[in-house]
Amino acid sequence: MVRESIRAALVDAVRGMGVDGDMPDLELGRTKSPELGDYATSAPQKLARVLREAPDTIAARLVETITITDGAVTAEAVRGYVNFRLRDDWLRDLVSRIEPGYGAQDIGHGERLQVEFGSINPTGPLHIGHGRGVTIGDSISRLLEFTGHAVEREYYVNSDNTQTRRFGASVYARLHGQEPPEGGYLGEYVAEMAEMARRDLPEIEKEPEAEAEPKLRRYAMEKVIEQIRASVARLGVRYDNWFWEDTIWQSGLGWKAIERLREAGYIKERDGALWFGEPDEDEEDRVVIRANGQPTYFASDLGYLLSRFEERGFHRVIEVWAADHHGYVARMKAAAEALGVEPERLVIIIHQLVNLKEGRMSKRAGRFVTLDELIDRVGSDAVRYFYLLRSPDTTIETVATQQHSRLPDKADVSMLVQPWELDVARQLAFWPDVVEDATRLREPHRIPYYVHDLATAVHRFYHAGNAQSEYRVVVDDANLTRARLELCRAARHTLKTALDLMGVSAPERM
RNA sequence: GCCCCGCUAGCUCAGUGGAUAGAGCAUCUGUCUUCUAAACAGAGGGUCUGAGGUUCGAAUCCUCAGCGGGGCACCA
Repeated sequence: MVRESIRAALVDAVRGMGVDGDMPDLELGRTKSPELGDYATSAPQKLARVLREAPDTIAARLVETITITDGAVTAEAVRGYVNFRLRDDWLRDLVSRIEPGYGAQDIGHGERLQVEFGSINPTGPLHIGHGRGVTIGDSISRLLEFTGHAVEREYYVNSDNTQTRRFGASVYARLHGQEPPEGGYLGEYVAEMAEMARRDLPEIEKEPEAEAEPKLRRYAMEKVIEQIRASVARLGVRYDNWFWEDTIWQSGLGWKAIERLREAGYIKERDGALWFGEPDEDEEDRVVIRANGQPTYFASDLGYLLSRFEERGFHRVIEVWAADHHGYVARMKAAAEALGVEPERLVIIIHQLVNLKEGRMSKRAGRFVTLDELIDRVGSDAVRYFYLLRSPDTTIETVATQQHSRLPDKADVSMLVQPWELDVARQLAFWPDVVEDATRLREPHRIPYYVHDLATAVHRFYHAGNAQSEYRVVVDDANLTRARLELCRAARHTLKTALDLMGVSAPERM
């Protein structure tokens, strides 16, 4: 990758100037504006103190000595910077080398990791806030797969807690035409659940609440999970595994985790309950087993950590949470560490909430816009783009999709000399950088921004023929036409790859 | 009260301590007899919330303040 070879050459050149031990962090980034070239480093300014020389002098010396192995760039000293410009013939060569999947790179070396996202309580349909986490989790998964990781996508089904019990009780109440209990669920879908249960579970109405409620709860949760599975499928999201919370207790992992923590001194008994916390510190303790003997969700999470890091042996687990859970991050990290899992192996990504203008959504109060309604209204591609951009911008989506469908298919040599043609190639050269940065920083929003840049360059190239017909893609000169088609081909592959990573489709025809 | 996240153009948001802070939308001006208008070319629009500090250099790092969102349960 170009950026890497420039960086390596830069480090060599700096070493050659006698800087060895305390080498400052040599920053290598994109230039502010195209006149300055493509990549730039402020290394001369950083080295000024160490070398006791003026930045301009250092820049000039660096340009003298630096050697880029594959000759991709030329170097120039400008006002304390060294600027690198991608050479035109290197860009032309790149265009002919681009194949489907261009930009893939091995960052993960096959690392086995799990991405857990979504994992919404199975007590109602997904709303537009959930869609964001699902989309981000899915796109991060796609990015990680693209960069050499072995990814498993998991949905953790919180099946066994106060919320789901209230949900079950609400369905029971509806079945018998009663008001939902205190803190119960009010949405219309609860009535639909009750109707379906009446049909699918014979005799359920005659059973006493103590027997009927658990059955109804399970039945309703499974129905909800079916709906969730269908909703996320519309966004092109699939899970490899749906992990039910209650299996943690059936398999004994929950108690195994608690036992291990008890031996290490992290479990204390107080007020009839079991608490987790630092051995000699009571302040931050959290309940694991309630005084009534029921485990909390936190206890399940302890067993869930063992399930993933030990039983299933994931090297790393990435979880995507909405901001309203961020207070739980520290506790989960502490729990992982206490169980003997290095905290770095548990990566938690927090995304901000999606709020309605009318105020916060509430599943319990039935005040929300469902994800399905949103998809119905604008379509899956726009929804995904919307989330990944963090702002609605359907025009860009339309631009990207449509442009791709229009690009021709044939390919051949290179006679690409116009600046707008080389600018397309230039954007293509940056693509591997974007993939790397998005992966390492876990910032999928970099992909749609890149798509926009590439689409803009392609548009400019495509529309150059608007003003002067000799700049059209298809011209009398067959060789030139083929060269321009080659550029289209490279752009199409790259655009397709980028859109795939976002989970946005790029139809061959509009 | 304590803790997290944010505050950048009218709006929604990009912006790994480096050069003149960017994009989309909105506004305004041009461009459809052509493989090309769901588009392109261009214009206007900024006290990067405020005040200090660190630095050769700060939208970016530190401190304080303000505003907004979220969190501090034997809820998840």
